[in-house]
Amino acid sequence: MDVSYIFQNLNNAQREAVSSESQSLLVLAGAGSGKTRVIAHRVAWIVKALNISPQSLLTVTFTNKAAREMRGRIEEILEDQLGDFWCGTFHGISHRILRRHWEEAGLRKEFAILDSEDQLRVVKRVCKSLQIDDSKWPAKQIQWYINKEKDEGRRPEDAETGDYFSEQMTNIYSEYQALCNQESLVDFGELLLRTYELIDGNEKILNHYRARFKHILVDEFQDTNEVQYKFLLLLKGNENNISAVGDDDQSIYGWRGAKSDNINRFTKDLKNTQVVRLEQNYRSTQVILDAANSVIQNNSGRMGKDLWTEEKEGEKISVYSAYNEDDEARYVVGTIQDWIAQGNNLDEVAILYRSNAQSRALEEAILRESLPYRIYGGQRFYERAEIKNAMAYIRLVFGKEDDAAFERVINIPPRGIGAKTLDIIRNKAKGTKQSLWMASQELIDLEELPPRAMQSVQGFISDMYSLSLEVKEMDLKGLVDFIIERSGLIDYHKKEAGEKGRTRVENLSELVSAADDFMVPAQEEEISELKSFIDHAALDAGDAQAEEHESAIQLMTLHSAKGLEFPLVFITGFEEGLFPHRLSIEEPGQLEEERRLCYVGMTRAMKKLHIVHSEMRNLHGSENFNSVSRFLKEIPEELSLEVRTGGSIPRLKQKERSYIPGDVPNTEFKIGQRVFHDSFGEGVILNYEGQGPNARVEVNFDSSTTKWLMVEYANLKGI
DNA sequence: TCTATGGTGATTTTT
DNA sequence: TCACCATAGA
Repeated sequence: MDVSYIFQNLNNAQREAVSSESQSLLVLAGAGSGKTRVIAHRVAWIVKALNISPQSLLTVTFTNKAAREMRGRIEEILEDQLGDFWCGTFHGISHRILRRHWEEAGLRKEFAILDSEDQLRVVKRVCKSLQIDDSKWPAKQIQWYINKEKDEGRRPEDAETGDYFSEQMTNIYSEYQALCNQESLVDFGELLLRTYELIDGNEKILNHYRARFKHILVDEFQDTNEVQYKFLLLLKGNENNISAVGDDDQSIYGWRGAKSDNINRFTKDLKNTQVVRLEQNYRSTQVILDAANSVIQNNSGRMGKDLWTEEKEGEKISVYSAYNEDDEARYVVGTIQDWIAQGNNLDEVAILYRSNAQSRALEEAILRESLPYRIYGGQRFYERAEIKNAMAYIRLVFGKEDDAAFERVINIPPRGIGAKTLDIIRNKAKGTKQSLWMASQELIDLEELPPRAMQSVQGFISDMYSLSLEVKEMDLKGLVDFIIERSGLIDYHKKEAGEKGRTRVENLSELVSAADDFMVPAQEEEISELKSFIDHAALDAGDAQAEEHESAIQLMTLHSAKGLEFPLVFITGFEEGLFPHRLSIEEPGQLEEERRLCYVGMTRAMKKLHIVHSEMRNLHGSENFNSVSRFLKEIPEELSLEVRTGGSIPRLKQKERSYIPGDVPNTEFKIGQRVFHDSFGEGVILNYEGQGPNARVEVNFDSSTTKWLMVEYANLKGI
């Protein structure tokens, strides 16, 4: 069969990777080197050239979105539907396996998935029952600890103990797990760990999947954690094939348990691994690549890669030193306006920042100019409170034993069932080892509640009961529609004041459309449509924002920019303490991760990159004077231009700067004058640019720091 | 049980 | 600064 069309438009390295017959393949794919393309084409090649059914392939991606896109791309190449082809996240795949083998995995058939908010609630519940002081032991921290242990593959009995802290943490972890087991609740980490333990401890199941998945392909391999790595190698065994694609330089999720060292480990564990490097970049100009390369070179222990391009040099990187965050935002917006004036589009522009708090000043400046924009991040669809409430009602209809759902909605909308009553129900449930639902019924039957609570709980129980009956014959859409109405959620939010209530009602009706559009994945026929929908909501929280059709500027954190590309990119807040973040400066490992984040950010830019930092920044209400980020010093000076309000000049080393004495036009200052600044103290004006209120002066303070300050803001006093 | 007020503390995010 | 939580009064 002629498979040459699969190789069309691939370069040599890509071709080598796509058609490798090595049992283990490692593709080190630099930013913009066509990584996803290689995986998609490799799947096509395996199917067509090796004549292997898509059924025998397992493709793992990092996000659900990536999985959907991957599937689409492969189908495009093959010009055919893939049918029974497993392509998903580690969590999605683990979930599918657990649903099939729930019994062997020690779960109930209807086990529920906890998302992180649900998990936090369970942790809080456990802490309460253990009477743990939550000011000393914050639930968030405990949750973080538990997840970290699970990511590492450790059960409570494997956890390190010795000091009081880990002793206590392990104790809570152990209680938490007992509760989850009892109620058959599975958190995200548990999905992975339990699946690994399942195939590790059950030869029959392991052999089944080994026999099925002849080829395993993994994207974003640098983001795998311990359990995921062990899962992959176990599933591969000695016979099967594995292709891992990743970039150690783009590992930015170490803080979440990802081990980029898995890349190194892979070549050691699988001795005959073929390594292919993709270094030709199809995205950025040479200037941008050179700058990014020279920044990342400061990291140690890299696998080593140098990006290059056939594209032209390109424009130099612009560096702007703003006076404060408003000036920073103004520069960004002004530059964007110039950009569109030249006939470019707004959706070609991304503004990146290290932390979400920085988006505000930028947002305000954009709003002032009434430009359309979109902020990535924030709450996603299935994470919104009203949606989670509706889902909890739906879960209760599916199974009355779902305590998490029960607790969530028993008093939403308010039914007069507060903490006291709930405590009674909880104690009853604990004492008799049954669900909150059963316990409530028993309390009513035995009349063990105060009269008023009695009535409220009875009302809730019978409402839910009749709701379940009425809904029996309905399809998914009808059911969701009926439940959001009958639960009282719609009325409850309608009564809420202002915009807030209205969007909540809108979101609820959006949920009805989501249910209408929902299609049960082909491989999950054995599960009911309703259960499948519930799981989908937990495993894929949906997009952060509804798709906007208007062309808009994109604002996002450096983390969420990974995998994307834009002709014009701004990296803002390029300051010590912010980027690298102050909490990451001390530890070398963390600092290197910040540097990789910088590398990721820079390599998003296709044509033009602007780096912006600010002399002064309002953070948490107080003024901060940050020096410029160390990463800027790692960019060769000849690759960048220092932008001033009047134009651009080459970035100069401090000592090369000179000044000509004279007045700063239309201000009270002149060069050489001594001035006083509230924060920096006394200094001498060395240089200026612009005039009048927009003038900026360079002041050499006696503390030996030199700053560019805007006359309008700096409140300098002549002395 | 519901609502107002004050203390606290504050990266990055997907599943 | 601001958002979130916990606790105190209505």
